[in-house]
Amino acid sequence: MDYKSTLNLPQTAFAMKANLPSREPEFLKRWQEMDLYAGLRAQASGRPSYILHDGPPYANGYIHMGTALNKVLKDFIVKSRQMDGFNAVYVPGWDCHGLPIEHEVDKKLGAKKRQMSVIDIRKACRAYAEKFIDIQRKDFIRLGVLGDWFDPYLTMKFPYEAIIAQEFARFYHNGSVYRSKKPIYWCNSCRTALAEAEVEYADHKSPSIYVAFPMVDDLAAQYPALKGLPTYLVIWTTTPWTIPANLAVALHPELDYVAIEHQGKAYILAERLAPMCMEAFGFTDWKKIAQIDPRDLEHKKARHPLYDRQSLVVLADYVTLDAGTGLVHTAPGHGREDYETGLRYNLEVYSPLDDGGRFTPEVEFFAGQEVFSANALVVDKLKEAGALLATEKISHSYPHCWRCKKPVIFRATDQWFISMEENGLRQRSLEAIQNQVKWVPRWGRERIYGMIENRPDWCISRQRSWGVPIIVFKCLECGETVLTPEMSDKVVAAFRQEGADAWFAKTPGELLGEHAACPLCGSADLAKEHDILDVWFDSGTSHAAVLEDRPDLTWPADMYLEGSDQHRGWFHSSLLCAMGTRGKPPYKMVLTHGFVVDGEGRKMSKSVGNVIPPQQVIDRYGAEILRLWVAAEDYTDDIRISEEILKQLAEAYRRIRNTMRFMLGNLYDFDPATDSVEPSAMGEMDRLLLHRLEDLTARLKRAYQEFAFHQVYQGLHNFCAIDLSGFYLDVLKDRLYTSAAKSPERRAAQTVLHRIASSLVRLMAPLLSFTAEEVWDFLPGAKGEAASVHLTSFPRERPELSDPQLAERWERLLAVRGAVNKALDLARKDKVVGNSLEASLTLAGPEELMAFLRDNQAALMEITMVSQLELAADLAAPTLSAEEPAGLKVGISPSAFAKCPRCWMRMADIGQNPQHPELCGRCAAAVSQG
RNA sequence: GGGCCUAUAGCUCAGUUUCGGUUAGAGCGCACGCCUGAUAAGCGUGAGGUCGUAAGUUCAAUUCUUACUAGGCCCA
Repeated sequence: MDYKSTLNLPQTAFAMKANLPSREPEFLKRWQEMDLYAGLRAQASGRPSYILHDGPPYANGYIHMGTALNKVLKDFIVKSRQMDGFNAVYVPGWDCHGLPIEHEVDKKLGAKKRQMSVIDIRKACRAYAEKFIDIQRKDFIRLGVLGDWFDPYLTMKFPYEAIIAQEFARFYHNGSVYRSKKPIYWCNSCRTALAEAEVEYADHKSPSIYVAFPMVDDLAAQYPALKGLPTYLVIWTTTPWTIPANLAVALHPELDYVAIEHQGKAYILAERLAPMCMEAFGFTDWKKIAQIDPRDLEHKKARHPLYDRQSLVVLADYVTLDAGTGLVHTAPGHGREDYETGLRYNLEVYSPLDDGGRFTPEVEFFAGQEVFSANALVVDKLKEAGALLATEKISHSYPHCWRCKKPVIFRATDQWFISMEENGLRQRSLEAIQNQVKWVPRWGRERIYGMIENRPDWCISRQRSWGVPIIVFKCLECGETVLTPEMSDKVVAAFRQEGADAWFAKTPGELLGEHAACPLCGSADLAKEHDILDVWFDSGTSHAAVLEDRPDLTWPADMYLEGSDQHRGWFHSSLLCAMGTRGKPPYKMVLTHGFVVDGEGRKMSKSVGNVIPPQQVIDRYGAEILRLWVAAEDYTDDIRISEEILKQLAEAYRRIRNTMRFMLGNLYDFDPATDSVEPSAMGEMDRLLLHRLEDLTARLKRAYQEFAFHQVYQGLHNFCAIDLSGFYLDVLKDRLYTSAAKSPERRAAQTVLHRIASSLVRLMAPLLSFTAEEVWDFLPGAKGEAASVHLTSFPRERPELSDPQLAERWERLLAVRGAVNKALDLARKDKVVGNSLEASLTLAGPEELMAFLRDNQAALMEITMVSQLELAADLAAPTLSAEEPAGLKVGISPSAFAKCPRCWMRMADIGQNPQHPELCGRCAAAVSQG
């Protein structure tokens, strides 16, 4: 007779093969149709909120692994906080303004752009941003990230633009905003400012010159060797035209300098470069007459070689010995570093050029000359003045305009700044970093602290079209910059209605109405400022435009979570924006993740060819595997991804999935409402598993609270692989399959399985969102509780199910099981037995151990899965003498009995039931019960 | 060049972080074997580590210090 049909074998439609790439979209569709996000909000209304404020990705281009990582991580946090009892509202956003988009639109429009109005250009930019928002939104949704996707925040929405302007006005009105000159890239032929990204480097020939600056201050007091000698500082530059704007000479504070005497004059330059320079100058009979400490020269004065004015000696650590003289000609109006140095020494940002790059009339000798053609004139003039020591031509990499390809210059123009000192912005920000924000990992604090501590004032103006304008007016009558609170309110109101386009479409009179008059002189002749705001100001004010503006959110946010580069970016700008206007940081906690790198830890780049796009992972493995990757990796460091890692995760996924499947398969005839068994009526092994589940639940919930998702993953996977698959489920098969279907012992097992499955499915839901939902569909009783697993909570702790004493005792039993397994393996190798049910097991050992084994004989029998178990006084020739538990001897021999065709155990009592002559007593009884 | 950070088995992670102290753990993968009633599944056993390199402190360092190497982010 075929007894297989009398067994309770697992039955389930839960597929072994996940087919994630094709199944996932079905779940996405379901979640959208049931409006899961709205369901979550409704369900959690009234709960304490947890606000993870989304940092807006830039609405340009397609998502990459880094953006995917960031969004999935956020999804883990939002879902786990929600399931832990909070109302975790998640409003995604996009950063929409700015140069990269305008640049792309520029390229598309080409020459057409010149004929277009600012309004039309802005329209094209808006359309461009919209297109990529749609693309990225689809990709983010595909990852299983849950959020308010169809009401996101966009920095280009009218109300948002209005708030940007309003936040600027707040800074303006509290006196933080000022106007000053700063050097920027400038194209003389396009007559326009260029951003860093619009500059291309190409080879360029420049004259290089050595120039002597006579010292005004006498150094003889410190350096007697110089007494009576005219002394010169020797500089080297490749931009002679900037000499007229020279205001300083910079030395490195740590380098060695010398004074060289040649024909009755002394020249100061870096010791290491001196011989080379002497050769360049054609000096032969020179000698070193003094060692110069650069610190002695600081604040001393030299004279400009052409004009009757001073040039200050300063110290700067960017001075190098790569080329030149070790002394750097410094023109604060014509170089980034020169500018910074100028600020430190209070020098004027002098840049006497017009928009065409020609010297202004005030510049003696060169007025009206374009700078590049002025190079030769400057050289001649220096020669004439006797200041030129040498000249040559060099070819080097030099910035060029991306559009006209002509070389560009650094030129100081008027810019708008937010002061770091006015209102104590720097100090208060530093204080907030130290005391009011939790930084995870901890080093985030040092990092942003160092940046805020050292950063210059924030240059917030850009000479561009696609952004929010700096809403100030200039009175054409008295020349003053004007913006009263009434005026800014008017403008902000206009922006709310029609967006920042209003600034470009309307006249000052139309914008300001009754307030359209200069508050100083009363003139109505006002002009609008042309510059727009730095985009970092846009996203930096999201705390006001999103957190403060949306009633479902809170200010400050509980968390900001971005890559570590955002210490310089969004964390930074957001902090300054909030501190400057609210006096408090916009976040309670800042969590940082590393960057995605390849399997060798190298950054991904197209040229290296090691880029793995998220779409490829989704197509090949499914978004679930990508999510599992995010979960498995310790994101505080760099995060590696490779084919090997993905394969491993796919394996781990299968293990978790199959373990869930096995449990579901054994619950096909179980109704938790009516079939459950009380723990008190269960056997020890069942209670052990409940204990371990309790322990796991507590550990995973704690890991979620600490955002340690890799610990959740490891815990989940190890529980499935070790506790369940490798132990409990394997042992349980005999009971589940062969016991009578409704027997208390089988129901007890099912109760435990149900509880485990029901707990695991919730604990995995934030990470394995698709699979958890699929399991939920098959878990008995689940649908009655909630339509989606994401609408449930993490399992509540049940301390009464914890039983540490039991667990400790079972440690010992499991050690015996380990020893038995080793012995069984030895016996298998010797072809004594095949599987464990063919074996008869004999155990011997010290009396204390034997007493313990006697007390637990039934459990031992069950967990070793052998057909017979005998406890003997001693074993003459044990198969194995175990190290653990010490003194245990294990004997394995083939069972002497026949195999029961139903349960496959070798049993002595086969054939005792006349109804079932082939069966063992246990099976005969089970079959009789039906 | 500067600031911040990382470096434990082939892979992903524990541990040592507040006190330095017995044979440094887990899972996966791999090898070998078993099972065929979780079956494009399941079980068992085993082999894998100079704890990036080199010095130093110490009775003792993977754990503390320094330098170096490799890599990452941000600046210059």
